[in-house]
Amino acid sequence: MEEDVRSVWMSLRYGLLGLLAEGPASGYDLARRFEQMLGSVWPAQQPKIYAELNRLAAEGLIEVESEGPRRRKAYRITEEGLRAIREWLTSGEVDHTLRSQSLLRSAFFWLMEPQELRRHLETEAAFFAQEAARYRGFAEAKDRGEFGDGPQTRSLRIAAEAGHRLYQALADWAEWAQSAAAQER
Amino acid sequence: MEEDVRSVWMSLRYGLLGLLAEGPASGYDLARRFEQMLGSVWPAQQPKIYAELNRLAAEGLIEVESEGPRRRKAYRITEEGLRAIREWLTSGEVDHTLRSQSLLRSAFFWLMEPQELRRHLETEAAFFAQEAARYRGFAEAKDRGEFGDGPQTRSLRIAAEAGHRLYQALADWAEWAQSAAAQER
DNA sequence: TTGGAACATGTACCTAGGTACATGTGAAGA
DNA sequence: TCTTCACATGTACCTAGGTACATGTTCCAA
Repeated sequence: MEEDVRSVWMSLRYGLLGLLAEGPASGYDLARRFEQMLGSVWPAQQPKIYAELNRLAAEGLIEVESEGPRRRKAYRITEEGLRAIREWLTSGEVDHTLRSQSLLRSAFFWLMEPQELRRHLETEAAFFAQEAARYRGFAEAKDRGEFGDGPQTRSLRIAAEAGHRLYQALADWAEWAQSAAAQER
Repeated sequence: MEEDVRSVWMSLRYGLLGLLAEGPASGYDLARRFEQMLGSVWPAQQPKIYAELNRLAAEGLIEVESEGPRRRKAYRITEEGLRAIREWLTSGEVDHTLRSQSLLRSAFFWLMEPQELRRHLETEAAFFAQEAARYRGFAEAKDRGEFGDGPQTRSLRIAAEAGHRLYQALADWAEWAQSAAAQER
């Protein structure tokens, strides 16, 4: 009975397990849900999702629930799978690694021409504002009761709040940076 | 003269190039500066830094400036290297991919026991607040004039503001999430 | 009836970054 | 003098994720 000592991360794996904890779904479903819900904090490619599902099934953390048209296979999480994600959520160390090329670039703004920088910051501000709006939209829809009131939607509401605040902060920053950079002239 | 069509990203490469644009430095210096300045938005391991420096030198984007004691090699950016990073900064598409395991986890909070969740959010809030303080500290030191007033420090000031706002937003969110989750009872 | 779009699942290969470990050097203090 | 620590540079291997491409299916609308 050797323990599978795969370390801390493996977020794609636990992302899929978490989504499947809500109910059965196919790889295709999961790819879309991942993209919509988690896309901007955790990108996942379709091919990788299918591969991981097969691995999870082989390990008994999920199982095929039904087979539908077009070779569709829906998976269901097993007891063992539920244990695994709960274990990850509670005892797993949080990996705080964050990568933002946007912020990395900001350390090198001094290498850019003023008008290029202005253009860049405008584009960035627009992008961040758009993402912020997307999450705010979800949060408001939830608050209007559009998605019912299960525990899952309440979690999603909390996640959406994070997305909203995060991107709003970045949008505000990009605005602020424009005036900060303008004073350099 | 074949163009090197390496795509958009390669941030480690441009991070190093950007730091070297400020002045000559050794791999060891760069590893520390990377860690201090950019560590939480772009982690970089020492071995990878040395490897990338060798590659950059082979491509003529940087060159050895001096050799010191203990096998120390300091690199200097070349004209071509400067062109390369400016090109990346202005014409390169920004990769907005962001990965936050913290936020990914938040979509699955409903799977956690209330007291576990409370503990988790407290730890998270503390971590985010600490990072926010770190960046705020740098920003304030710069505003007091502790780092002089070159174009580079002004850029760093802007980057620090981003780090501060980002982590402050996350810290506030973690606080907010605690009360949001508490109402579930 | 036919053609396109969305559904659905993969294989194969590539790249970037992460981790473990090895090795040597010079300075400073016990 | 000896040890320890920070300085300094790497090699080798692993893993996770990214990209390109292949393939078959059902439905719907022109």
